[in-house]
Amino acid sequence: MDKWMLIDGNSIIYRAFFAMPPLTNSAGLHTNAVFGFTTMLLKLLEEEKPTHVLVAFDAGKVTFRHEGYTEYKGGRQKTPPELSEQFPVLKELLQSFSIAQFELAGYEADDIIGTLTRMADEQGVETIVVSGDKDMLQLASDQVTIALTRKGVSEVDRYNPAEIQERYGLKPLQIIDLKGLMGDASDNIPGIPGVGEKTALKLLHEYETVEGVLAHTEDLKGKMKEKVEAHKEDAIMSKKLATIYREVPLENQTDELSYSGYDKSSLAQSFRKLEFKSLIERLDLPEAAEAEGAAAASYEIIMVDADTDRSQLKVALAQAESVYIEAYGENPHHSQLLGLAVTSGEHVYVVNYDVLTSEAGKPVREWLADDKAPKRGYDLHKAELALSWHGLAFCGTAFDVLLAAYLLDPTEANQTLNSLAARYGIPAVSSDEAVYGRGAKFKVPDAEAVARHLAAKAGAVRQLVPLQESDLANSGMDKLYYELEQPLSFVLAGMEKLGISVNAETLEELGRELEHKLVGYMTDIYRLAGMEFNINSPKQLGEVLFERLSLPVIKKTKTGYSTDAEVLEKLEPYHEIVRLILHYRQLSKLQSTYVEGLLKEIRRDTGKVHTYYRQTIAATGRLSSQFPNLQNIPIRLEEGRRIRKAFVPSEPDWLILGADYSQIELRVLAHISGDENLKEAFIHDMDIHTKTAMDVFGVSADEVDSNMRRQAKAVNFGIVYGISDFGLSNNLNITRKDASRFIEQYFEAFKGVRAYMDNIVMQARQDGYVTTLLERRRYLPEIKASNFNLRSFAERTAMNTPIQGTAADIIKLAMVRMDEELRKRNLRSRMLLQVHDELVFEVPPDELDKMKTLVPQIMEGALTLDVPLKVDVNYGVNWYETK
DNA sequence: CTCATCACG
DNA sequence: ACGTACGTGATGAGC
Repeated sequence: MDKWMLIDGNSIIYRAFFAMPPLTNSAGLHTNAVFGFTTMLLKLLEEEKPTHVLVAFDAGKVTFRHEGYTEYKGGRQKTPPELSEQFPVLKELLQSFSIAQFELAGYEADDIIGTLTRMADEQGVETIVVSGDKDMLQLASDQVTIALTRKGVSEVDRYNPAEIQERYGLKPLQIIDLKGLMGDASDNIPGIPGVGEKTALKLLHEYETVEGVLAHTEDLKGKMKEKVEAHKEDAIMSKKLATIYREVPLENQTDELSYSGYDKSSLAQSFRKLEFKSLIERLDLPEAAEAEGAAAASYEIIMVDADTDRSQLKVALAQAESVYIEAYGENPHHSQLLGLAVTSGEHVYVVNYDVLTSEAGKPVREWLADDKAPKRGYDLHKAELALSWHGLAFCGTAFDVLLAAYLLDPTEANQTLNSLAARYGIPAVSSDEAVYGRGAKFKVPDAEAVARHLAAKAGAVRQLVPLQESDLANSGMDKLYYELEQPLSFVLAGMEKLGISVNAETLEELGRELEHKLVGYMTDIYRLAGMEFNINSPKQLGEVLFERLSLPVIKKTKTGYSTDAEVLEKLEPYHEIVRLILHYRQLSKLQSTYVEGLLKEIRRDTGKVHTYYRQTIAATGRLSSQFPNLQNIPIRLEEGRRIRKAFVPSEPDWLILGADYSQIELRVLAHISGDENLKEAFIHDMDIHTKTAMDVFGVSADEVDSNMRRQAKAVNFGIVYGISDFGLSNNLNITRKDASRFIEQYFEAFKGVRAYMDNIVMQARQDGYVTTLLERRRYLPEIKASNFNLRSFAERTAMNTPIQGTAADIIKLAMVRMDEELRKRNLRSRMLLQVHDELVFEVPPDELDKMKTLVPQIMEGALTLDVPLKVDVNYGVNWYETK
């Protein structure tokens, strides 16, 4: 037996929107109406078990009802944008449900539904109509039940003719007459003024129809008679407007409604995108491992071993579409190579590590090393490093889906292949956590499970590549990808594998000195506190300072007293212990993070440390550095700066050469804002902070004292970060009013910068993203948030990201060029480190002169701006000396 | 595992 | 009026 379910899409999504509290996913997309709709839908599908389902939508603004009555639905509130944006989302979701949707130009959803219920009546098909609109009751019949949403949206009241009779004392068709008399404010249907539901029902019980009432006006009395007679026309027109049209041309389309249930995994993809976590659970999905097993059936896994036909394997590799190389563990310098999977036509070849390194793996090794053999994979940078530590060469990256995903959305934190595939609607990749476990349970499962997992990943990569290629092209980032990021990843892997020599004795010596001083501070602190406690514990320290010694509380954290350096500096005058704690903190940081931490990272055999640059983390396009982080080695304070003495060349007599961009971010700002004053300053290579001080304080160069320059420097930082008076006042310890004045003065002097700041925020609002000079993108959904905090943050980000990001683009370009030049010129000098605006090299003495010219030449010429780029070069026997 | 703190650009 | 400066990673404490 067939059963139809016909849903009034517009009506339900409206109800859901107003019934549900606001809800957004992490991308800032509003989802509350879709969520409400979905809960209702899941419930009704469960309860009704329909064989045919349709969601009907209104199409366009003008329907046949507007002919003759242009005010129809006039005066309606404009659909809020938070709701409008959910229509396409709902429509896409319905596709995942495999539920049909109709909309027809010139007709409303209720006309489509009305027509289908007529057909249902004719064919005797049991039908349920779902809507929030009482008008629908006119469609009720023996076959057709009307489900109207109650209060919320997931509960419905079902009406058949008997229940309508009971509730209103009317037959279904009389609902039209009811509306004709009482009108409908929400659709701007007038009816007869002064006639509400009560009066209308009374009249209809007596005269049955609008026509009946109008034919008997002489029976009415007083005011009522006057009103009815005066609004005869309105009543007739209102009835007409309320009448659902049941002759929409829909012949032979009922087959399209047939519904045989939804595909759980494709629905889960959609729910994941929308972040409907509770609904995913409700779906009761099969375990990911089962899904992976099921997908494995669509291609044949071939385990490569000694028996594998070698020539066949070579042919397959030559035609490989994608590869997944599993480097197990976070740090690719210490990872375990589990093996790899290669897709080729109908097959996935899985090669485990033992086979890869055996005679049978030779064709695979040759393929990996062949730069003419294109590899499309996931995180090939990591793979390349891991392979190289196992003595295996890797060349020929053609596409990396991780790197592409990063460019397409650099703010997405979860870039695992599992979630990446899910975002593109590619199911059946288990999460690494599900396969390998996490934390204490982290371990490699049996070979078969690994093979299945690697095969699934290689399969997902194959599917992702063409989708991302077109996404990159569509967003204008293909050049950035192919000409910058992808070549850079190869350069980075080279630098990482090379590493930098760190002299352990230097660090150990420094460590002994620190230890001695720390013990001294510790005894003094205990004495002044009158007790022993753990100075490293903010909790214990807070108790000592604010309870035992009763110092004033400056700031609180979520969990208690704040004891950070900013607070301690304010407390210094109150008690001599504070100064000691500040020193203790400073030295203890050096000891634990930089002496002990770095010592642990030195490879005993080579005396080198190997950082891991991550190219897909920072939202602005910068690199980040891990295991150890070599981008935050101390420099600002002399005690810490001494750590740099331990960073030395790896060959006797060689030198460390450092080259850093001078004021790259402000130069970038001068270029992209086009501000004439700022450009002039850089064209004449002025001291930018002094110049800013001159303009902000209205003085001449020789009147700028060190304090004015310091404040101007803070203003310049503020400008780059997306200025606010609060931030600046906080940084300079001045009043907000004074900070405001500085900012105003700055913008008066640099009008182009103000215009840039205003424009970039507007542009972000319009496009939803900002870009760097090389078209790197960052989406800022929160730029439209009504929450002041979120919105302000997005606005500052809109100002900062093009600046910081373009600076990142420039140094990345320089790195790729530099790598090329070193090769081309057969130089032995090596690029070792990047620290955002600085490159560090090790240089043989006979190349020093060449490099002193070449490095700044390449870096300054990386990109031509309206202002010159300037690079300072320094060298010495260690990193400390490059100042 | 999260928080507070602090190192860098 | 709203309450923050932008971007990272490592460490030790304490739940």
